Order: sequence, then structure tokens, then C-alpha cells
Amino acid sequence: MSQRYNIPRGTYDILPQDSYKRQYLMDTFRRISSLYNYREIVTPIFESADLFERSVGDTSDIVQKEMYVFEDRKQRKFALRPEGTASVVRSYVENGMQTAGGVARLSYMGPMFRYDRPQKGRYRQFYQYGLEAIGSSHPYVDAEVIALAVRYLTELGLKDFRLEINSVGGPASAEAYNNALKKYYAPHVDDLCGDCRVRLEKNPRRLLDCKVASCKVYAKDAPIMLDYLDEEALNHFEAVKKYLDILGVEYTVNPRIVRGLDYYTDTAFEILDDSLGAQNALLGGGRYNGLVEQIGGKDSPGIGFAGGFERLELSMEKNGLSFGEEPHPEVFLVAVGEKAEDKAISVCRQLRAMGCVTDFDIEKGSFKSQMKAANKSGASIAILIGESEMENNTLTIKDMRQGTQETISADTLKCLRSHIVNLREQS
RNA sequence: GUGGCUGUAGCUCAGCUGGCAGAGCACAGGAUUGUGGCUCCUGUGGUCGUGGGUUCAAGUCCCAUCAGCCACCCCA
Repeated sequence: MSQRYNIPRGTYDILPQDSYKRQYLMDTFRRISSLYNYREIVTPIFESADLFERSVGDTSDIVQKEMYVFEDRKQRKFALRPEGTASVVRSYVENGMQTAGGVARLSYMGPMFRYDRPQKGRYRQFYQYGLEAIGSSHPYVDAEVIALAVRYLTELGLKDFRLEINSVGGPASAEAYNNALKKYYAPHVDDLCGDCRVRLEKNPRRLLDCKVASCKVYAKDAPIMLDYLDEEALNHFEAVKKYLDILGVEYTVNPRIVRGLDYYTDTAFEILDDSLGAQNALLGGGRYNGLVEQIGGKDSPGIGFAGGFERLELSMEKNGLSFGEEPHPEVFLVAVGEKAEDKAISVCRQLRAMGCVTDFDIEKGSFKSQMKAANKSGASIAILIGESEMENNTLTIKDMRQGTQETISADTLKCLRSHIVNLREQS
């Protein structure tokens, strides 16, 4: 026997018996995002590594420890995308979307890659849905994006999640806050973990969600971001809350939300489902007013979110929610004898031309085993063609649920069609 | 990158202090010479994750390694 191969660590196959679930999640996301007039954008799954280093942040764990970086044959440095926003903004700038005026509403879905130790709800290749609204800094847009995220989850039937929001302020607030943090932590430097000593210099905000016990002690009494927001940032945050109230979206303010990507400004939010275990973030997002310019475009504000399909599936399964109907053929053909088989092939073709989902297993021999196959397929109708049907030029149509059957002329296609439609309506 | 638990048939798992590799489900055939589901009978299917070691003898004990799960971490 030749070499057997295994799937790479942290990846998984979506098997045919489950793929309708993922399709349901994707279809629903497309439906809801198009309700808000978002259009789908598809970008490559790899980009210049530099794009992510500059946008996500070269001090972030994503870039430092988790990114799949590789060189192509001409020694250009690329990365498998660890998230979607950077690519969407790159495309926005590259294709001059800002010149179109108004707000660009862009949605996307696809695989993302992070090199991390796999566990429940966490994979190395995982699939995200997300969207970006670029071109407005109006707080209503923040609220609308959040409302859309909530609407999507609600549409899927999910209830036991909670929305947490925060504001990390603009650059001025951020600097004031960072200085306050540095000042607060300075006397305790020796007690901090190695990571945090580096963070204190480069990105002090991330000290707040360090889980090392000795660092956690100080996080409790650390200065709070919201107290350092300048007037503009504070007004923005208040307005976002007002619009969320108008839209009927429930939330709690969590001043500790510090998103792991460096490009966030002002609004940051997460939707959490505590039944999921350690990986409890269903979706997360926020505003990124400096990102477009940072990537080389004309200064334009933006906001967006992204979530993982895997965690949605876990949450839905835990709650016993439906992924829509599992697909199965409507008609299954059963034919015994060479001439009957030939007849079945042409009936099969005609049924499919009518738009009727049809299957026929030419490998199966006996009537019995073909009937078993028909039963297993879940088809509601079986069409039987045997000796007597061939002699009389008829077809026997069997209702698999009721067990009833009747014989009709094989020539009247319309007749066949009305039978199928009839039976389809009954079931 | 760190720790704990687990790897036996396609799936879920049993296999005692080392002694002939098992069950259920699934799959195939039959009981029923043109009729599925229920029942009963029969059958196919295994480099016991991989590589070493100890032993007369290893699925079982030891070491390494890979993978899965859970947690840390990170976040989707």
C-alpha cells in the first residue's frame, strides 16, 4: 500500500453530509448583509506580509507568533491572511473606491490562517464572515454595523450571547491613556512578566488583559480608558450608545475590551457566548479611523467586524438550532434489466431538465437493493421500471412516505411532471 | 510556545495483574424468484497512530514521536 496522508494539524474537512450547514450560515450572512446594502468583495488569501505587519501591528501576537509567512520563487515575502480587514482596505485603496463617494459597504467570507495550538473553536485554517463600512465616522454607522451583527446571530436563532462595547479613543486619547498606564505601571516593572515589560514600552494597553497572576493584580486598579477619552471620543461613544438604544440593541459597557489588532480606534465591541468554553468570542470588531491612510490611501474612517463560522456552528448545535433542511433527491429511479436501465437514463435526464433533483444508482443490481438505496437517499418519490413497465410502456410511481404507488403512461411527460409536483406538495 | 487527558474496524467504544484482536452502529448478501423502512440470519472490514526498547511472548509495560481533545496563551 502506498503512503497514507493526514490532514494538516489544525485544519478540517467539511464533509458532504455537513456542508449544507456551512452553506446555510453563508447564505444567511449574505441575505442579512445585503439587506443593509452590503456587497461582497473577494480578495486573495495571501498578501504581502508587510500589509499585515503595518495594519494589524508588528507588536501584535498575530503578526509576531501566528502568521504564516513564506517567500515565493522570487523571494517576495507573503503571508497567508490572518484576518480580513487589511485586505479589504488594501483593495479599497488600490481600486480607488473613495472616489465613488459615500460609504463603501463591503462584506466578505473565506478562510483565514493563524499558526496556533488547536483547541475547541480554534483552528489554524478557520473561516470568517465579516464586513467593513468605509467612508464615514458618523456614530450611527457604528451602531448600524453592530446591529447588523446582532441581527445575523438572531436570524440564526441564537439568543444566549451578549454584546460588550468599549471605546479605545482616538490617537490623542490613546496617547494620554498610554502615558497614564506607563506612569501607573512604572513602579511595578520588576513584578511584571517578560511579555508585559515589552508591552509597557510598545503597547501598554495590552497589559490590561495579561493573564499572568502577578500582572493581573495591577490590572485591577489600573487607569481606565474611558476616563482618558478626549471630548470628541467621549461624544462619539455616547452617540453610539444612543443609536444602539434607538435601534433596540442591548449591550453592556466593558472598559477592559482591548482588541488584539493595533488598528482600532474609538468603538470596540465583542459578542460573546459563554457556553463555548475558553474560545468564547463569537465575533469582534471596531472602528479603525487611521487604517486607510496608514495603508496608503486618503484618510478615511472605517468600521467593521468579523466572526468565525466554526464557533457559530458550535453554538447553534449546542442550542439544537436548525441549519435548514438537509438536502436529498426528490426522485430516485429504480430499474432492472438492461432495457429498463436505458429507459431510466432517459427519464432521469428529462426529470433533471425539469429541475427535479434526481438520482439513479446504476451500480446496484437487484430490485431490492435499489429500493434500499432509494429509501436511504431520502427521496420522497421512487420511479420503478421493470419488465412489465417495459412491456406496457409505463412507469410506476411510488410515494416512499405513504407506500402507495400507481402506474402511468411513459409517454406523457406532462403527466409525470404533474405527478411529481402533486406529490411534492403533499409532502 | 507550556501543561493535563486520549489514540484499537468507516463511526462509537470494550479488551483485567502481558498469553489466538472483540461488540454495537454502518456497509454487503440473504430470509421474501418485481418493492424500501421493522425484525432475524450471514458476511466483508484491523500495519491496535508511528518508531524504538523490555520480554519466550506487547493492543497491554517503558521511551520517543505524531495527532486529537481540554486548559494556559491568543482570539474568530
